[in-house]
Amino acid sequence: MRTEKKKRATKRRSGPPPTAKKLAIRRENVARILEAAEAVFATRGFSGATTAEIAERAGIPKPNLHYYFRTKQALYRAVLDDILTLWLDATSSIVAEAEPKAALRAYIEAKMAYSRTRPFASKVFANELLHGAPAVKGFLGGAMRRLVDDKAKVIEGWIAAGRLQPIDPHHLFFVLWAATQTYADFDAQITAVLGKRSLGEADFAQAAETVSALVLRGLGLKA
Amino acid sequence: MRTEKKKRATKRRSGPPPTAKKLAIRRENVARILEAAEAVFATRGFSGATTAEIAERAGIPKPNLHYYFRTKQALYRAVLDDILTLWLDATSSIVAEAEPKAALRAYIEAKMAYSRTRPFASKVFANELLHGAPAVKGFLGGAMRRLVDDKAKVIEGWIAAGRLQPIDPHHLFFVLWAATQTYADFDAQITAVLGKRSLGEADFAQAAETVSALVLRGLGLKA
DNA sequence: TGCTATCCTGACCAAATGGTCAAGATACGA
DNA sequence: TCGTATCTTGACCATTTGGTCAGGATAGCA
Repeated sequence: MRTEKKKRATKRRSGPPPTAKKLAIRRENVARILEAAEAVFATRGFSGATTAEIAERAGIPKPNLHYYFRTKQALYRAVLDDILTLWLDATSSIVAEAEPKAALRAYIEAKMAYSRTRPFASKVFANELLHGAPAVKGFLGGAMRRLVDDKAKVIEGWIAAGRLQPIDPHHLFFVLWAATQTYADFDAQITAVLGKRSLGEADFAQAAETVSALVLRGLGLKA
Repeated sequence: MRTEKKKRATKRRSGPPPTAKKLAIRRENVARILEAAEAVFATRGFSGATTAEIAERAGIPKPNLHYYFRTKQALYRAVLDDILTLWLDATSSIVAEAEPKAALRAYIEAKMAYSRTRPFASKVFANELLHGAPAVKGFLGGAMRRLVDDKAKVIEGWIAAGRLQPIDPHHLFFVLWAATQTYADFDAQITAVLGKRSLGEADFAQAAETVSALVLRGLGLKA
């Protein structure tokens, strides 16, 4: 997955380097397509998404989309690629030197903000997991697993130092992911149950507050 | 959604009542189809699922499937119908007379058991929510919303009586749903991160323990 | 002003898939 | 045994859709 970040376009380049304007066109079009694809994959799923709809949303004819991304699969992979990067970056606050309470609160808030600002990304990822993660299994068992093991060690260190109630760090992460991403992935359920049309800033603030309170007190980090 | 539970079959009956054996055949076939459909919808999503695959999994020819369920949509609705019933039943432990700690622990354990024993059901529901809940919006905003409002009142009662730390009861439910269902919906991620092939009883026990500990202590229900 | 590489697009195609149909097979009451 | 309602199924069809192609437009360089 994490390979070949730069050559997600179609044709293998061989001749002279492309000129500035051409590069700009390419970048612009690729960006539009990726954005449209993320939205369509999020709302329709991989199978439900059509390249025609993605192209229309991107404002280009379908064959032009296929010029930049040979297959729907390749486009999907590219969308996932961007999302995985986001995913890895979110854990940055969890480091041994940090103060546990502040670090965990920051993590919860970062994940919640991600649910608010990038709901499509979260949904595409959720959909991928839901269907067995065929395209990201390697990533999950590789880079991601290593990262989580790493962060789990940090948590264990805090516990050993008596700064945190004992808990299984991996399952702690699973709960945190679930509790924060649910506001993006299952917003349809949450809005319906709350009787709202959509979730606003206040709702996300309330959500972050509830999760933080529950988790922090649950870990013995609050009176 | 919740209407017409009995006539999910195709032809509108008009003549004499069907005989015992016919009824048995029908029940048997409908059950097989529903079971196969739940599995296929869970792993492929609505769009990705094909009636051919469902029929094959049910061990019948495709036209026979269409004899019992006219359209893929109708079959999907029937599958969801069963799942929604399950969903509503799970909250039974949350009643005003109950002891908060035991009631919440029972709820968490019930939801976790549901994730373990009916992962396909959970996934179908998750997939439906993920894509905007087109088929269950009515249910969510109706029966389910009323139920949750009801249970939220119970929680608020406990809080008012000083038996629980103050918390937004709706968001508490969102966290509980997310934390328990994640083990069914996103098992691909959890197994990959844990480096296991699949989740066993011990994993679910550990998960339930972690969630319980976190939530109960988070609500001030544990030393 | 040519020449080349990149970009754009209308028209098209093959495969997949939801659903139909008509001709049986089966159960069972009369 | 006969008649009817239900059930079964091979063959078939219309539509959708991922992907192709050939020809044209555009940018940039010599």
